Amino acid sequence: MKAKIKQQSILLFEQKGFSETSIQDIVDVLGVTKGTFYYYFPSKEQLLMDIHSNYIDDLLRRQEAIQETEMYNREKLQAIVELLIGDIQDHGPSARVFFREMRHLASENAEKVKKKREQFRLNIEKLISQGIEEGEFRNEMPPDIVAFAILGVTNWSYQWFNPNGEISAERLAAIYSDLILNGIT
Amino acid sequence: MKAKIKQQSILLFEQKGFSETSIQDIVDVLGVTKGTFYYYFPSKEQLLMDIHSNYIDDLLRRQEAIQETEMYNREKLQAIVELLIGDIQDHGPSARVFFREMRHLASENAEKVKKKREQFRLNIEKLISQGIEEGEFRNEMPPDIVAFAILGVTNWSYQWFNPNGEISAERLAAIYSDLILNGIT
Amino acid sequence: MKAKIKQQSILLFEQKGFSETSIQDIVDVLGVTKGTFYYYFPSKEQLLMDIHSNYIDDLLRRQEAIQETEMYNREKLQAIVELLIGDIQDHGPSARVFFREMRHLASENAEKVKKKREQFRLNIEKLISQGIEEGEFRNEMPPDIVAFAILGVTNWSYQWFNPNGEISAERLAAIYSDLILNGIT
Amino acid sequence: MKAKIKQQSILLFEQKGFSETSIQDIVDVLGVTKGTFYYYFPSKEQLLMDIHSNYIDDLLRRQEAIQETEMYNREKLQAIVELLIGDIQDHGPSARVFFREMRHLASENAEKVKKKREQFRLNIEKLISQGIEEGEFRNEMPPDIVAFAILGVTNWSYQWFNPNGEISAERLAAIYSDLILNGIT
DNA sequence: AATGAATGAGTTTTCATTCAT
DNA sequence: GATGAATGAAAACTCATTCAT
Repeated sequence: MKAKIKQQSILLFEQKGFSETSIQDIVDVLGVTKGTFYYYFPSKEQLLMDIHSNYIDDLLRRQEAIQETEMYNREKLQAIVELLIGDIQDHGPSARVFFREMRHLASENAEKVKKKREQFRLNIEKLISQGIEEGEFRNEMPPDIVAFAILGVTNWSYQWFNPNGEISAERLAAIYSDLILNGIT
Repeated sequence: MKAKIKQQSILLFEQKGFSETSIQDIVDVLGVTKGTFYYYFPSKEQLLMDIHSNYIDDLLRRQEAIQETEMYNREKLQAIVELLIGDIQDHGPSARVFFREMRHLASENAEKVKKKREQFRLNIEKLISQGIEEGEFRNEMPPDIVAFAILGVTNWSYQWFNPNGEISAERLAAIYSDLILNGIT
Repeated sequence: MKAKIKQQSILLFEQKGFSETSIQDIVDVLGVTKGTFYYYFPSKEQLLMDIHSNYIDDLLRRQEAIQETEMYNREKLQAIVELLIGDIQDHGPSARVFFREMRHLASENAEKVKKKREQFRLNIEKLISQGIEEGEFRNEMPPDIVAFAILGVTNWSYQWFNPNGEISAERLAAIYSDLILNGIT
Repeated sequence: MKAKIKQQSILLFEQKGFSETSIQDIVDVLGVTKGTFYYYFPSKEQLLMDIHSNYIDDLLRRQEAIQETEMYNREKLQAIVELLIGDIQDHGPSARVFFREMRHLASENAEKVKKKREQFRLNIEKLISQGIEEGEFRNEMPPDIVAFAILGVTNWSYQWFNPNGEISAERLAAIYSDLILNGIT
């Protein structure tokens, strides 16, 4: 039941937004009562925090798996772009909730999530720095800004990209990797 | 008064979000009463619509001014990137409200704004198509996807870029133009 | 309306207790809606604080008026007993709410009220000390304990005394004054 | 377990009040679940009734033991004052719950407790009447009112008296007995 | 003897909006 | 132009109680 609630909430939060989704909305879909919700979650915010934690922890884990492999930096970068774009297909709703609703976490929770989010970004930054050092990438590009650019390109995709549309996630990832690598090489 | 209300609302919506900002919050800052608000605006949503209209209309006007000049496509693209990044400095709060709170417009209003937003994007797309036709840009890049990439890079900046920080808006615009043009050339 | 709400609340709090009286109960009696309640009071607790403040401030004021007169200490004591017993008739409900529901004030408010309540007690204590010094009362009686005894006797009356019953408030006050003065003289 | 629940409940009811203490609060302290509570008690109110019954039955029993001895009425009165003040030390929490939370008993239970409580008071009244008849006490004092005064003085002590403080329960009982006996003799 | 899942009716509080003045 | 009183619908959350296991 706890899992069902989380899953339905993600869908509703994605469609209507966190503030606009009431506990009533959530439990109505599941055919249970508000009491049930509060049996499993101490508050609406804690549910959101659970969703956020799940999402970012999973993403970080997969990013670190990439970083630990033996590949060229440019290949790792490509893999991360694929990871992010591919996620639209697999965890689109979770991701959109993650990007949009972090503001509704209370300060302490927000802080925790923010740190992990920054960790993800810094990992990309490190990759670029290494690429520059090892001569793979142009050295006049500030690594932090390039990292923000990559996140901008990929994260913005969550707002428009339809993985069941004309062009596939793989193709989009390929185009973006090409664009970025061409841009920084 | 109407202008004052709009201006204060933008700041509050930016800080706390549309749903989390009450009419009471707005009028408190101005030292007036709720009645006053409803004398100037028929509803909270109409206020949001006004903010959105102002923002997107202004942006479109300035984009069209660029498009009408006699420049290379790559120069126009650069000018648009500058326009968007420069706006963080000049209209940051408006912009952030625009990106984040569009969801709170009722269907009819949302539609209008969405059309203009798409118009902005299609104008960029057109620019890229022309650049490809005229041999300025690589022809293996789908123009629509490149347009989304440009918007991603620039719009994402609203989330992290501090125009009073170490690096200036002009410098950031230059870096991003370089990155993009290098990527697609 | 604010006054009406306060007055009705006192009656309901007296009958059913603070926790057992809902805002709905209060506004139902007055034929208005919950919104109206919150137009006048920021919270249920603040209403209780208002009631408490009104009551204790008034009592302290009247006590101090007695203390400032030129009378024997024993006469002043008598006057205070009359004040307290007479209050059952005039402000019985307020008084009962005051005695019973202080616990529901949040710490900060509770502190303020507690201080004033102690002031009232200390004023009685002072009176007794003076009476002992001036030879009016027995000196083997600890003034603080006597003060508690007086408050015990009078405050307990709020729990059983019916001013419209067989014996009048004046008569009860006279009996208690006699009892106490005889006890400490 | 039943005894443990009762005992913990008394402490919690004393600290936070009956309404403010949830079944969850009680079982949390004991490390069991709500089901356990309902295995032993049919309702929250019945638990309160148990607490009340225990307390008042015990008190009545001990009062009657005093009444059956061969002593002067004034000595019996003294013994009852000692009984009540001494109880602050031994059963303070039970007593405070008894005084404060009787209101939460449903009508039928409330009636039963009220009767016993009145019995206790009437026993004191009878003692005073006998004392007057036998010439021990002044005859201008109405026995019922004197009984209320005694209860006022002693019961009020539950609100301020700390048996581990400077003055002992025995000493307080002695002072109060002196005060009362002097007052009515 | 005890648990864990679920309920349903209730609680305080919020807030966009209306409207007579 | 602006106010102040009032509304009504909904929000998040609480909790005594039930019951199958």
